[in-house]
Amino acid sequence: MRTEGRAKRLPRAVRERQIMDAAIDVFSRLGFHAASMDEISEVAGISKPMLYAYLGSKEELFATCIRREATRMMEAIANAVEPDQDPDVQLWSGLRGFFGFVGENRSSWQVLHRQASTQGGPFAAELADMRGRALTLVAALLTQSTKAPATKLEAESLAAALVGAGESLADWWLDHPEEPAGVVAARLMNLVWMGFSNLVAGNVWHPPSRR
Amino acid sequence: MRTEGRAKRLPRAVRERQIMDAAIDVFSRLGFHAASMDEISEVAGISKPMLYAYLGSKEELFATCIRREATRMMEAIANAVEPDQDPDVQLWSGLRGFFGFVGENRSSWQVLHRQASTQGGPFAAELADMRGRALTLVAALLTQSTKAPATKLEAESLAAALVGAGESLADWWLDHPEEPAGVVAARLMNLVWMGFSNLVAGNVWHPPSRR
DNA sequence: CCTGGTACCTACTCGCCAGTAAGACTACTG
DNA sequence: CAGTAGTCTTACTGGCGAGTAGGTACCAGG
Repeated sequence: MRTEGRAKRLPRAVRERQIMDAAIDVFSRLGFHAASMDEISEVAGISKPMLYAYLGSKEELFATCIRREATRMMEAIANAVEPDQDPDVQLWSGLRGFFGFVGENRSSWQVLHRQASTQGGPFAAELADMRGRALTLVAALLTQSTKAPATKLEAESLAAALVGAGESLADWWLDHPEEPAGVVAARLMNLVWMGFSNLVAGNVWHPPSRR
Repeated sequence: MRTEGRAKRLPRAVRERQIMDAAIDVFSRLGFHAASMDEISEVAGISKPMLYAYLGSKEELFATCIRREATRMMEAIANAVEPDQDPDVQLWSGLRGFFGFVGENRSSWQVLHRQASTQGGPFAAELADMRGRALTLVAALLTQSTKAPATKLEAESLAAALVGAGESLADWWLDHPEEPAGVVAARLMNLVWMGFSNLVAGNVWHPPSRR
């Protein structure tokens, strides 16, 4: 909380990282609008003009944070997933990667999920794009694993449901950190994959005949 | 958008409704912080002091909106659900009620889902509480339909996943309004219920043995 | 026609916050 | 040690937006 005067001289790259870490912390706690550049600079242990000198405007800073964290997360997932495997295995490894990342980067997840999607800036586009890629990927996995290809809309919507379930489960997990990542991931995998394969097999649930 | 001077005299109750409709519209588009009382009053077709005279501060106004819409939504679901039926039928009717409401109240859904959860005010509590009730309800349905009661945590997390899937699917639906509510609801029902009952039956998915 | 009450307004204050001007300190380089 | 490039600061401006002071039109009932 820097009460004393001048900060130690550090090379630009290091400062930039510190600033972005601080920014993600503050953004995740307060959201974009409520977060002030003053507070970010304070948490970063630096004065405001440095912020502007290095990272540009508030919007630019936010966008940069989003981009960095989104990239990190996508990489984490991409590293975890095992291509050239059966769809279910791919999905499973992807889920593990996702929950692993979230578990170790709570703040990042907060910013990515709650804050970014809310704002109408250029970041929203960026973020929606990433989520879109995840969606199409999952949708592809789904269609890939069914011979009778249901409509594109159907696959898309199921993918949306799955991704949403993952997000929500991640949020829930934030409040129950005692559960290990693997267990949570397995739970979702079971719920959704069993349901899906069952669906593909033609076992449709239907409401009991109206009385 | 009211360019002329004075608005027609109307009884307080009517004005209050107009104001809240306007507020929900603006909040849903911009979010709590970015929305200004000036804009809300403009959309409502009255001047700012009326706002304060009738609905109090910005936070109070927001909380009131949240409460009203949350109540409407819970009622819509409660009316739709058929108690004293099998768990699956209950879930199904609940889903129909939910998607029906969202389909006819896009803005309300936006505010409830995206905006309210983000802010740290007293409304967040209110909202989280409502979501919590939905969660426990679903969790109860789930445990109710299984003989071998898995851990409480397991039911909770599955409920979280289900609710999240519903929310996300609702968002997806906003972009694909051509699909009828019933179809979307059925899709989710299938995905999640089949998966769940399968899970209960002991059919667990497990990763293929490590090579 | 006055008297009050209720709807409604214009025109402010005041604080917070994004963004900047102008310069001070440090360190390397010749 | 002088020059210059990069780090870092204090101390401002300017605008936006929440909330208010102090009215004006309008409609009762007496």
